Amino acid sequence: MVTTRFSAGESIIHEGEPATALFNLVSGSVKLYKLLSDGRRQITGFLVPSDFLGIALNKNYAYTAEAIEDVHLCRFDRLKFGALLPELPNLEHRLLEAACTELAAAQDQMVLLGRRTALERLASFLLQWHRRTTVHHKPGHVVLPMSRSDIADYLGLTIETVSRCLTLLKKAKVVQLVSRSELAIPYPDKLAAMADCDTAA
Amino acid sequence: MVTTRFSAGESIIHEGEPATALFNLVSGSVKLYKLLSDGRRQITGFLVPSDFLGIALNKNYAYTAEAIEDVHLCRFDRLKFGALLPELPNLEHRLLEAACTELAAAQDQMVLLGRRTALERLASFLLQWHRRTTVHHKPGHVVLPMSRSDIADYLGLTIETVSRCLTLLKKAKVVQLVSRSELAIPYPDKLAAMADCDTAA
DNA sequence: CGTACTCTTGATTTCACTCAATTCAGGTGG
DNA sequence: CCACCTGAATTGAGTGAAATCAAGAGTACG
Repeated sequence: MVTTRFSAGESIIHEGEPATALFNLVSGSVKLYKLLSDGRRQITGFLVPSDFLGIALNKNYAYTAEAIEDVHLCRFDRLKFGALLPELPNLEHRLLEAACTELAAAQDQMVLLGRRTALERLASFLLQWHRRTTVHHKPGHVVLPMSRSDIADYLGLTIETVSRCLTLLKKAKVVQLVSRSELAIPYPDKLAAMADCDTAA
Repeated sequence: MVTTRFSAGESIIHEGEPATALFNLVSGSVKLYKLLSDGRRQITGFLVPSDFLGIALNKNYAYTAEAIEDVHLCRFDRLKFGALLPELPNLEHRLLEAACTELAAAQDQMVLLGRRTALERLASFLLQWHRRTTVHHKPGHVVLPMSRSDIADYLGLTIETVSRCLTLLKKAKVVQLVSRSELAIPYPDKLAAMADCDTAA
C-alpha cells in the first residue's frame, strides 16, 4: 500500500491494460469512461473520496480512469494484494459489498440511459451528486468539478442539451447558478419530482 | 439449497422486497427489470443457465426477476447461506468474480444505451446473445426466447424500432429469420462490424 | 375457423442532435 | 488595472433518428 498523486486531467488507469493495482480514492474526484472506435465516449461513473477504483478481478481494466481535479489515492499492488487476501478475509467481503453497491448504481444508470428524458436525467444526476457530496459541502449547495462535456457523456446527451436543461431548471427556479461549477438546490424535493424520483440512486 | 421451479411469466423475486434468497439458474431463461412510476420499463439483463440471481448483499432486491420460459433454479436461503460462508471462503470469492463480471457487462450496456444507434444496439445484442447461448445451440443459429417488447426494453428502444432494425439486418442479408424466435447468423463478423464491435461484451 | 396476440409496416411528430453564433470566465501580458 | 485571448458554456435555427400513432399481417390457441 502506497499513496500516489495525479494531477487534473491525468489518466490513472487505461482501458484494456493489465490490471496490476487496486486504488482507494483519498481526495479529489475521478471519472471512469469507455470509448467507441469513432470517439464516442460514455462516462460510466464518477468517484468521490473513499470509493474503490479498479475492482475488476479480470486480467485487464474495463475502463479508463482520469483525474478530474488533482487526486490522492492509496495504491494496492495486485501481487501483494493477493497475498494479503487470506490474512484479511474481511477485505474480500468489503470488496464484494463495494461491487454490489456499484452494480446497483450501474443498474439505476441503465434505467436513466434507456428510459428517462433529458430533463429527468439531469435532475437525477444533480440530486445524486448532491447526495454523494453533501458530507463535504453545505446542504442545498452543490459543487460540480466536472465539465458540461463530462456530464453530457455521463448522461448520454450532448453539452448543448445539458446546458438547455440546466437553463430550464434555472427558469423553473429549481436550481440557482452560483457560478459555472457551483449551484444551489433550495428545494431538493422539487428536483426529485422532476427526476421521477422512485429509482434515484 | 433447494431446487425450485417457476413457469413462464412468473416472478421469481420482486424489486424492493427483502432479499431472503440467492439463486443459481439451472435451466430456462430469466429477465431482470426495473420500472419507473409511470410504467416505463428497463430490462437490465437476461440470465442463462449457470448465472446467479440476487447477488445483492443489500437488504432488498434491486430489481424484479421474471421467468421468460419455464425455469429451474437452485435456491440458497440467505440465513443458512450466511452460516455457510465461513466454511466456504471460496464461495465468497466466486460471488465476487460473478459480481465483477456482471459489473463489466453493466458498463458495456451503459455504453450501448448512452452512445450507440438503434441498429448498433440490435446488432450488438444479437451477437452477445449468440455468444452466450451458442454452447446450447448450433453455431450461426440463435434462439430468442424473449419477446420483441423485452428486447426493446433491454435496448432502450420501442418494439417498432426493434422490428424495423431487424428488417434492415434481414434486407442486408446479415441475418435470416427462421421463425419469429429463431434466426440464422451466417456471417457473425458482418454483424460485429455493424455493432461497432470493439466493446461488444 | 375465429379470436386475441404479437409482430411488422407505414405516416407523422417530437425530442434531442447538429451546426452556427454569441457570451462568458479565466488567464496573460502590456 | 485593464484589454486581449482562449476555451467553455450558452443560445438559436434547422435537421434527423427514433417515438408515436395507426393500420395490417402473421401466429398461436381454443
